[in-house]
This record gives sequence, structure tokens and C-alpha cells, in this order.
Amino acid sequence: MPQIDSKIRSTAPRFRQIVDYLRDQIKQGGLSDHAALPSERVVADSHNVSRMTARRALEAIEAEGLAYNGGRRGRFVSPKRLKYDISNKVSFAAEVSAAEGDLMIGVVSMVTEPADPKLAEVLAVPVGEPLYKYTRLFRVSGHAVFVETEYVIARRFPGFLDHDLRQSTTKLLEQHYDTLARTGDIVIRMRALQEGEAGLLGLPPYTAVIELEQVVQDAAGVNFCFGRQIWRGEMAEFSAQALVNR
Amino acid sequence: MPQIDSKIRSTAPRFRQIVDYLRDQIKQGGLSDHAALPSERVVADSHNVSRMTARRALEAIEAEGLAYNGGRRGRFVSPKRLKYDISNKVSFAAEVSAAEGDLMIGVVSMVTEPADPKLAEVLAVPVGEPLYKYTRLFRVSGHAVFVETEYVIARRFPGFLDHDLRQSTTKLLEQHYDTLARTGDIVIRMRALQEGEAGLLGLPPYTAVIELEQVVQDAAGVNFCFGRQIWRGEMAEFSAQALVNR
DNA sequence: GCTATTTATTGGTATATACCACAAGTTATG
DNA sequence: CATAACTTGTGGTATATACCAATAAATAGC
Repeated sequence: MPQIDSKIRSTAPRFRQIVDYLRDQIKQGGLSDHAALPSERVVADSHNVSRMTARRALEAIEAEGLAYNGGRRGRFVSPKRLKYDISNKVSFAAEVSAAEGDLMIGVVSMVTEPADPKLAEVLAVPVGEPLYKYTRLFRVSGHAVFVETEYVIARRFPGFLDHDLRQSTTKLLEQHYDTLARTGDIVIRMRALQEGEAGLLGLPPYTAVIELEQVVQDAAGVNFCFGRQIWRGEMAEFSAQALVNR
Repeated sequence: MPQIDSKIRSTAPRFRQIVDYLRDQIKQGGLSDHAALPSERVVADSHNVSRMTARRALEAIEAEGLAYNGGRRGRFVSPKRLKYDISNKVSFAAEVSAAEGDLMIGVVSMVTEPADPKLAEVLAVPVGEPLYKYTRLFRVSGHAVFVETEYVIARRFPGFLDHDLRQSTTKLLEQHYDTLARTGDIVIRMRALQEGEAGLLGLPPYTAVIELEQVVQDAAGVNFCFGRQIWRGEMAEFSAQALVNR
């Protein structure tokens, strides 16, 4: 390739041309979901740039949501985003199974913990009140999509952790505790992935993710559960049907 | 400082120690909102690392939402997040003025455009139907927070662009067109900042942002407006009061 | 066939350097 | 006094190199 010129400036940065190329490869080039992208070294060699420039391009592709970074395994084509309707909280399980994917829930940890001040306030219990805390990893088609940590008031749901948590907790509550769950307040924000979460999701730390916090209340409007979900940012989008209360 | 050692491995990466230091400086060190962080070169020199390592640390601080990148002006401390209640769409204007900040709206562009297939479907009009398209930049305390582009059906709101758009369009519609706006479907996703948007928000391309799309409908449930907001990801969080429709 | 071990590949970290483009001040100039 | 030119500082781009740690594939040993 005959260098565009030695004097011409204000052309696009070289990494951008690589970004364009990679974008094409993904969109038109028939790379299927979760297929491996060329490695940093391969991109560097094939485009005659340094590895750091190749990396810059691959990171841009990540930022666009076209690929995800699997740590030392490589980078892979992102599947199309899952749609999560936060207004229709009959649990994510129901939504996904109704759609395409096959959902798998893995229980990462289960413990009983005393409520810290923040949780105590949200759940309207005294500080120190025992809470069941459990963390679950949600996978679709074998790929981690989000981790969720929930806190429920132990006193109200005795033996809750003895049930199989690899299912919709909404259904569990209905069937065994006669509690109809409905979501209350939800907060969505963007932030960076922290150490421990990174391990669970198989992503590097500092990856941009979506945090979704929700307070779950019963039919009477009483809060009994607080949950925090960490979503892979490029893998999901959240929809809501907002009702206006003027 | 006597180098921890020359043989010890599996210690935290050096950039992380710098991240910890910077995080402290921001949280405890009394750096006020929008105060300048030390530049890459300063961090590099003061921590005896290369500039690229310093940059890595500063980028991590960005990812954590503690600072934002002002392009070639430097990096600055992020103010605390604005809370945007998507369920209560009496317009962002009302919310912010009710809270602390002083809101300023700048009109970036106004044009009339024929509806493309996607917009035509959303607004239930024929392809080619004239739409008013306007883009506005929302600033709080002088700092850009998000850009919004809205499309309204021109036929229904004649002369809409002749009004002063530096105010709540919800109020405009009420006062001049007898239309009560309420939001319908909302979609939130994370994505990367594109070229043009970057210029408006004063951020570099590929910065992670939140895209919020909403269809606005009238009291009769008829869609008449489609809007897309691009939010600085570290500057906002979105809340909703979800009602369960089983 | 199974399990260790080795090997190759991959991204992560880190240095040192260089030049560019833009922004903001500072200084000279009309 | 306002404007133009210069200087400085900033992040952005880019190269070339080196080693590390985790992963995955190939291989050897049983």
C-alpha cells in the first residue's frame, strides 16, 4: 500500500480505518455471534500497525457494542441485544424463555447477613435484621448476561435459601409464601465493572456495565426485597412503559 | 519511596495504585466538582511511571464515573449524578429546576425532514410525511449533560419551530396546541459516543454514553413525537416507578 | 482412554519516545 | 484597546519493545 502521502494531515486516524474494516467484517462479513475476532497481533500485522494501535481499534469496536472482551481468551462478536422490560417484572426468566434464548441460572453464593443501615432503610427493618443474601449468574445460550444479588427479609420468608434458586424467585414467592411480587422503584446507571463482578461475568475490570437496582414490593406495597443487577452493557437494552402521574 | 521490591509479583498493577490514589484525592482530597485532575504528564512524573501508565489510571478513574474527559482541555471531577425520573415526564426542565441546578437549553439545529421508514412506523404516518426535527443541548450549571433530538409531526403542530425551543416542549404543546404529552415506550441502552455527538457534548468519540429513546403520545394514546437523548453516562441515573401489569 | 505436561496464543501491563492538534493563556502589534 | 501572533500545556495518535499471566490446544505419559 502506497502510504496516502507523507505530508497530508487531517486524514482519519489509522485506527479508525481499522475500526471501519472490522465493523464491516462483523456486519457484512458473516461473522456469527460469539465468533472470535482477529487477535491484536493479527490485526496489527495484517494492517501494518503496531499492536497498541490494533488494540485501540479493537477497543473502539468494543465501545460500539459490536464485540466484547473475553479477557485473555480474545474478543468475540456480540449477539444482538436482549430486551428487558423493566415494567413487566414477571421476572427475566419468563421474558427470555418466551423469546429465543435458553436461560440458565447459576447460584454463586447464599448467606444470611444482618442489614446494614442502607438496606435497613430501604426494607424498613431495623439495622441488623437478618437478611437472606444470594447472588445468581444469569446466562443465555451459555453466555453470562448479568449477575444479580438480592436481599430478602429472612423473618418473612423462613427457609427461603433451602429452595432451588435456579428459577424465578417471583414464582417461588408466589408458590411457597403467598407473596405476589411487583417491582417498585428502579434505578438504572452506567458504571465500571469491579474486581469480583469481573470474574463472574468473565470480563476485565473497568468494563462499562449497566447497574440496575430495584426494590420489590408485595401487593400491599410493602418492600420485602432489594436487588442489584449488573448487566453487560453491550448485551442488553431496557424498555419501560411509563405511566404519567401528574 | 523504596520500590516495594524487584522480585515480588502478583502485586496489584501499578496503574491501580495510582487509581486508588486519585480516587482518594477526589473523594477525600477536597477536589470540587469540575476541578481539573492532574494531567497525564503530571501523574506520570509524580508517580514515576510512563505517560501511558498514567493515562491508563486516569481512564480507569473515568470509567468509575469519578471524572470525565474534556478532550484536549484535560480531565475533571464529575459532579454527583443527576436523577432523571423517566416515569414522571413533565419534562426534564421541571425536574432540574425543582432540584439544585440551573438548566440551560441551547437549540443546535431545526429542520423539516421527510419521515424515513422507521420514523414513519413509530409515528404511524406515511413515509415522507414532513416532520419537524430539532436538536437541543441541555446544560446544568453550564455543563453539557445530554443532547436530544426530537421529531414531531409537522402537520399536527404547524409553526412549531417558530416558537422558542429553549424551554420545555411539553409546556409548549400544552399552551399552544392543546396537547397533553405523556410518554409511552422508553428504551435505554449503553453505547459509544459518535463523532458529531462528541462535538456537542465536548467529549472524545467512543466515550460510553446512555441512549434514551422515547415515544411521546397524547392523552388519547396517539404517538406524535419521537425523541432520542444522548446522556453523559457518568452524569446521570434513571429511575422509574414500574407498575406491574400481569 | 485418560491425565498430566508442555507449548503456543492471547490480552494485560509497562516503558520510552515522538509528533500532532487543539485550547488557553501571554505577548507583541496595529 | 482590540486583534494578531506566539508560547505553553493538554490529550490524541503512533511506534517498537518486553515481559507476564491466563487460556486453550497439542503432546507426552500412563
